Amino acid sequence: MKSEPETYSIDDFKNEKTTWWEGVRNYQARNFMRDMKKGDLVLFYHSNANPPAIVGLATVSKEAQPDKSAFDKKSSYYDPKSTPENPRWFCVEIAFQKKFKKILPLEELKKEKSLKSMVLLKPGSRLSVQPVTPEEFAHILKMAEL
DNA sequence: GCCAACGTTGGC
DNA sequence: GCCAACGTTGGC
Repeated sequence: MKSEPETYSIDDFKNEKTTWWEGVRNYQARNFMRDMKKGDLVLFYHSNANPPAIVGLATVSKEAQPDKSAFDKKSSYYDPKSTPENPRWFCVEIAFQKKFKKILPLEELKKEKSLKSMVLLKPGSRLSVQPVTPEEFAHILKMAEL
């Protein structure tokens, strides 16, 4: 899951301990969240960061429910097409697990042969919530020395 | 700040 | 249902 550190960083997350992943307004990303199960592992990625990098680990603590920020007129995530009766957007709650002592910059990830087909590394890939295979996940945890 | 890649919108 | 216009993402 990607977040811009200026908006919501791994440190913000560490302080809060859990957070509802509100504001995703992309159907593919939404579908991935809807499919998430409690206990699923999550990589926390800093996008638009210096350097862009995987910076931590989380778990899904609550499965998908309607994204309330879509109903809130004052929210920048407000979407009039999503209503409590017929919600269009969903989000999961994730729980903080770890901040990597050794972050994994995008540049390093690109060098890894076994991560070649990661969605994150596909050119033009902008999905803010995206799948990671068990093999990729294991490799990344190893790189992070976990 | 630029811009390429991508997704969405809306006129026809 | 096509597709041009527009908005957004995110690396650089």
